[in-house]
Amino acid sequence: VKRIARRTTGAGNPPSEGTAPVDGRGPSAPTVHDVARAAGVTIGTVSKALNGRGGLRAETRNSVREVAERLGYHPNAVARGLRAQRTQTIGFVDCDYSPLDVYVSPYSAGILTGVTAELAQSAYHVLIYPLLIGQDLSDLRGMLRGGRLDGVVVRLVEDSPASTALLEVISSAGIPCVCIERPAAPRFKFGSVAFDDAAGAFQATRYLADLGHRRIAHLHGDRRYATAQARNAGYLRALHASDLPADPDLVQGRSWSPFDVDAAVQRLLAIPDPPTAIFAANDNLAFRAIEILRASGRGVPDDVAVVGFDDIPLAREMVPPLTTVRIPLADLGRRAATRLLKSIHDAAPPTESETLPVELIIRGTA
Amino acid sequence: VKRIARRTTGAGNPPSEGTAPVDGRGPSAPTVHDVARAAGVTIGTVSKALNGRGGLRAETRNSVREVAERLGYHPNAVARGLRAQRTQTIGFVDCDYSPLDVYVSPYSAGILTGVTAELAQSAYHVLIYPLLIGQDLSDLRGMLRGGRLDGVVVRLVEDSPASTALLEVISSAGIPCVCIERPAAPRFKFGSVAFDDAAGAFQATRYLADLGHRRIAHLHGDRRYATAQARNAGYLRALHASDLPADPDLVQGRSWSPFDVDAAVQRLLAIPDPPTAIFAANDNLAFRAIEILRASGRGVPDDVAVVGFDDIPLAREMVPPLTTVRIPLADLGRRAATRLLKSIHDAAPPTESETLPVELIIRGTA
DNA sequence: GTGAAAGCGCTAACAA
DNA sequence: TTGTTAGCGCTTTCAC
Repeated sequence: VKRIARRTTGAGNPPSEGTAPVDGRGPSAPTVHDVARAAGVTIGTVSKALNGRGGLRAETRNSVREVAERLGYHPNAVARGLRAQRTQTIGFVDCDYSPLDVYVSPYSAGILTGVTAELAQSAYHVLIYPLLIGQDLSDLRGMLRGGRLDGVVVRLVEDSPASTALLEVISSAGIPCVCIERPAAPRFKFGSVAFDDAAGAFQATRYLADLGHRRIAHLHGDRRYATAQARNAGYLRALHASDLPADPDLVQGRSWSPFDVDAAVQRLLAIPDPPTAIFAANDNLAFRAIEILRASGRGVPDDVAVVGFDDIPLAREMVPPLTTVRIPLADLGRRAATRLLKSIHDAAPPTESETLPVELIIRGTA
Repeated sequence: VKRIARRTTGAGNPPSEGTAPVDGRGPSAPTVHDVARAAGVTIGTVSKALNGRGGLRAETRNSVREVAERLGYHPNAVARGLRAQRTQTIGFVDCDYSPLDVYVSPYSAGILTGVTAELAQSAYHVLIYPLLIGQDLSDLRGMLRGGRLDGVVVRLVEDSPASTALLEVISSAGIPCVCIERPAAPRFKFGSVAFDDAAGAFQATRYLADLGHRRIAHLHGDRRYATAQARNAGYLRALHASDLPADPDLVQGRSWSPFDVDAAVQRLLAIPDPPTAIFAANDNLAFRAIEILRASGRGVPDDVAVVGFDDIPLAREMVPPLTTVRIPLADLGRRAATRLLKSIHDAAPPTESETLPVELIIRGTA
């Protein structure tokens, strides 16, 4: 016994509905049923015609397509997502200490640029999920388990229990993931794309040493950040490679706040044998150092050479332009996206890790 | 005649499946059916228990919840979205001339911070859609018609046919929309949240005039941008209000590129009666102007006073810190989100427009 | 080559 | 109070 046709009530629009939006929402969008009815075929045929699966008479296919076009039909992505168990959406989980860091930082911006650029080519979309370090993860867990995301790119700034907990949540949701900046422990089977902080710091410091500087200071960034630690390590390694002693007095600063630079630079200047060069852990720190140096009557690079890290847009706009280390941020984003897409497509975890090289950009401050 | 129970094949996991992810995806997530089976009730009951709709024995409800918890059940957002015709997702369409502007600009960052902060409170998520001016809109149309978004926040930088075309696409998709920066024509029934460029420029210029400056220059931004035009208009209005003549030679520049500032400032300095103050259309332009001024041996603010616009983070980090006009970017984002949420909730178009005040922040350069 | 029907996971209307 | 069922819009077997 067969029940009456399923669609008697019609998902439906009275055949011709006009286009006037009545309330905020307008008439409900045409569905496969509407197209099928108008084309005189069944919904299965509509689907085949529109998705180009074989086995349809060209005539039928064209007529269906024409009708769909005329009706302004667009497939419902949610229904398609439910059916396919794939949503064409990836999440960008951006994890940092303050809400400001999350977006205002050049990292997120650059990475996001790359991610979206790459994804746009594959008709994938990006859902952003800013996450404060220490924030409760249960909302995120719900989101990840909710089937809304095909994969996730996560930007981590430190290796810590909090980071691990986050990765654990992603992992337990069984979603492919690519990490940016910090790699995940191998057991997670997450891919990663990082850049070589230590090598960049090494290059910068080495360059300063090769210029003849014997007293090279380092403006240290926030010690909670892995990048800050790695940049310091690279600096130390370069000192050693250049047969320069590592003087603890030459390492100052412990935050990303430019305002802490003032005291740091004062301390540096107060050393009996003060530095003739400063390698700052990032560009903002470098800018501030230059201002302080100038205010104290010292010229850059003549009295003190300064090198930054990041190469934010402003670096080349300064006078003189800042010598700094360029991070290929957009590339990071692009590669992460590529990797993730491949993983989703192959239904295999991303796994591989890669570290992109950074580049010392020599400009006017050293 | 009733067919056999629908779910014989089981959406199903063999009852106890362990947690080992086999391929990339792990075991499929538990569904209402799994919970129902484990709790010895039917799916309808599970739904009621979990969504707190009335009419269930407390005992049943608790037991279901407990089972759901134990199984690690999380409702599938896609299925829920299909059913409810609501996805708890809004789109952020960010429209600008270059991919860099879209993310790296302080506007997007600040606005996005506000939008996400507000939305997080309502368990809404943000899908970002960067759009280049002039880019083909058919992908966007498909996205908007795809039922994936409950609403959209769009950031426009100019009033142009391209902007109108974009709004038309959104409108025809019948999605509630709130515009940021530029309002939409009333016929769209879109709300808007803008900030008062002209008033900010007026304040800045007026402040300079009140300081006693008679020759006040304006560094004009990219003329395609509505903000650049409005800031110029405010500048002109303030000149008039202060009984100062509007000398065309005092208005220089036509792009946001700091490098164009060099020539602009040179021209300004070459005027027989050169300016003693400069109102720059944004902070980056102001920074560059200050550098050029310094390089030419002129002190800021002693020889030439400078005022910027935007109040980007770096403004207060400079030495001396930049006097500028603060835009409440995060507020813009927050209000837009609030407005949109209300519109979605009430099923009524947002309509109202509001213009947020900006604030002159007096620091060290003027 | 086309139609019929099942079902993705969920909620809500209705029946019991 | 709980169970049953329809159906959101789509794709995909499987018959014919």
